[in-house]
Amino acid sequence: MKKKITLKHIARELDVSISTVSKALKNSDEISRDTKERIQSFARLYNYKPNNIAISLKNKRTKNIGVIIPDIVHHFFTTVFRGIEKYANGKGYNVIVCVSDESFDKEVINMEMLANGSIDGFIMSLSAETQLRNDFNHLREVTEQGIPLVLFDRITEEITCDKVVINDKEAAYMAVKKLIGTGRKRIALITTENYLNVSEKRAEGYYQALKDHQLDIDEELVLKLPYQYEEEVVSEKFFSSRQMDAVLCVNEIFAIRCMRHALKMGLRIPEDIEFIGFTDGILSRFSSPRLTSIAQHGERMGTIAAEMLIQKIEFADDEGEEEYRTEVLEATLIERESTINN
Amino acid sequence: MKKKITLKHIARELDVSISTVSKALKNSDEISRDTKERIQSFARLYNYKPNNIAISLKNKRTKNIGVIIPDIVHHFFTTVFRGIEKYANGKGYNVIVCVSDESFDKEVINMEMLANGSIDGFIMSLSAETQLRNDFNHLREVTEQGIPLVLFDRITEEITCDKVVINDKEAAYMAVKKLIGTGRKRIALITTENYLNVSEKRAEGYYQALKDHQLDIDEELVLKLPYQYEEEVVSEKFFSSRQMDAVLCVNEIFAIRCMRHALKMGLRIPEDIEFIGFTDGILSRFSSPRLTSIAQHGERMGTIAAEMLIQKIEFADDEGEEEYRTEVLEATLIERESTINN
DNA sequence: CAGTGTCACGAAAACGATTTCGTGTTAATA
DNA sequence: TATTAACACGAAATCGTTTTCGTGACACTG
Repeated sequence: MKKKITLKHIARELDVSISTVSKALKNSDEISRDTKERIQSFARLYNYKPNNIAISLKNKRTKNIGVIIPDIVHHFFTTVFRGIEKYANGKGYNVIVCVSDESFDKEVINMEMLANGSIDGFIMSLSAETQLRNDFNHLREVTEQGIPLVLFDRITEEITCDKVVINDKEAAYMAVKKLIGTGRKRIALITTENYLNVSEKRAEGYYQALKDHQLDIDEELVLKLPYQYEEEVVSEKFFSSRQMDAVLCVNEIFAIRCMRHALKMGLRIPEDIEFIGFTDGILSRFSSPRLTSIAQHGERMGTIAAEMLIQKIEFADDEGEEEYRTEVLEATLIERESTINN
Repeated sequence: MKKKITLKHIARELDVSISTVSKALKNSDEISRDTKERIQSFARLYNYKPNNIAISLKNKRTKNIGVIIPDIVHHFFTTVFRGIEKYANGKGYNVIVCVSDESFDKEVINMEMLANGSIDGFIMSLSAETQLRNDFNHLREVTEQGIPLVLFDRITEEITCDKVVINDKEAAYMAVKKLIGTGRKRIALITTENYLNVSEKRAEGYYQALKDHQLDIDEELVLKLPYQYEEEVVSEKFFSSRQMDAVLCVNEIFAIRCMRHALKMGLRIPEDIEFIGFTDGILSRFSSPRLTSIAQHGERMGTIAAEMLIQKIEFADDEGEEEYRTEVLEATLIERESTINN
């Protein structure tokens, strides 16, 4: 077992001081050519690599960033994560991921664990429970300590920090408008409970679009399902007991499930009924019919979040009044077989 | 901005030594009741939390584990990751994820970055390129340094370490056997190129099952697609130019795509043709028809990998001959609508 | 009163690196 | 010859902990 070698070992072995070794390895011109070569070749021979932890302690910089997301087995978060990881890695940062599992407590615990020196900054999306409780003290504590924080997708107005979102309201508006454009009059909305701010925004867009186009708002056409609702009975019942000619869903799973109900009832998609879902994930691409959906550009979002964070980490203007941005990405509608396109 | 407080601050403030503070906070009975209370309440007031990095340096233990996977936007890896994260978190470990992106170089770079003190052990699944090149020196270096390593799914025989896999060969065998059981005689295999050891094992199971049941092996019925092949032309052509009555695919995407081809050709699933895919992901559950698939129990796999790793980390019997296990999980067949079940 | 023991705390080393400041040696200059 | 400057290196502090080993003060014992 070849244990890692340290500066001290090299120093002892070559009979010089630790400082000399350190300087020699950094090619300092304080050290003579001879000595540098001796030390460098010795170091190369024994494959010396500086210990990250020691460097972190010295520099008070870990080159780690903490990512806290509600769920990793969720295509959207996964793509965001990929964006973060790629960008961060390119900049020499490692990424520590913690999954809050939609739980407030886990979110808090994870943040505290990481905030004690393990990371240089956070990127996170709030857990459902946190949004429900409206308690953001853990975020506040972190920012007050001067640890940079970037929120994405599931954000809150209560905390001032950098944020990245998509234009959820406008995207929903645009989707509904498209449906109206093909003559649809009874458009349903299938969403989650309201405490998720993204769902709320999307609902706003939905209502706004109906209003702007003089369509009646029928609350009977709005179904709220618990987040990650597994059973199909409720949606099936909702579906078969209402008259509708189009459906907007806040995620693709709801949409796929409803399309199945529609097909079962003998409806033709998109002739009799059209579908649009949020989150352009794999399901949308591989369902039959393929689902028209609203791309949230997760990877892009992750890249931007990481960019903003690293910017803050590396150029913290200490006392200069911090400036925080909220970057709004434009969602795009990907037209597939579940709608009538032109 | 409230900066983090350290032992030194507390010591100065309360006019005691750093050692006293440290001991008091650990409730050492070397320190008088009075002093302990003074120190503890002061620490609580200022929300003192020990600095992880300093502790890591001291203990030579980071409580971080490194996970290197080829791709995070891939349902199987994501579920494994979740298993790892959950278990590790429960044991007080954080998880640093690096994505190799199927690239040998990235895998090496990431390992080296993490191996210099950032983590206590690795869990990884080899990149396609690494398997293709058959170069495992980076793994060897790490294990030689005494850093515990657990490989899962995409493993290699070249390295002795703990491993977790599923019984790929047997699972494929079982799937083919099931298809034969419903009278199928021309069973196709859609797989990736051979260097992925899992694909190879699955192919072995396929051939074995055919042989054991006296069915002809027709190489025309075996299609090898590049990993993550995006285009559909090849599979469509393969599909329409061969006579087959069942298909086994090494992943669900291939399966879903082929089911679409079949439906397009007017075939009925499962009456005219049956489908089974590996990887029981979301696609299998939500496709129409729902895909019968082989569950790889990713989360379980992750849990076990993490368990094995942490075991090794915490109970390294220094000089005692290390023992390495290979845990084989049993894949299970999830019967859905794409096959005829009884 | 000398010797012993307990109590409560501090000094210092250690983890592995970086960096500032000295300092002894040599050569160049006045 | 005395002064200075450049050179090449080392000592020590520092980052924030933990832990071992002293040690001064006091009480108790014979």
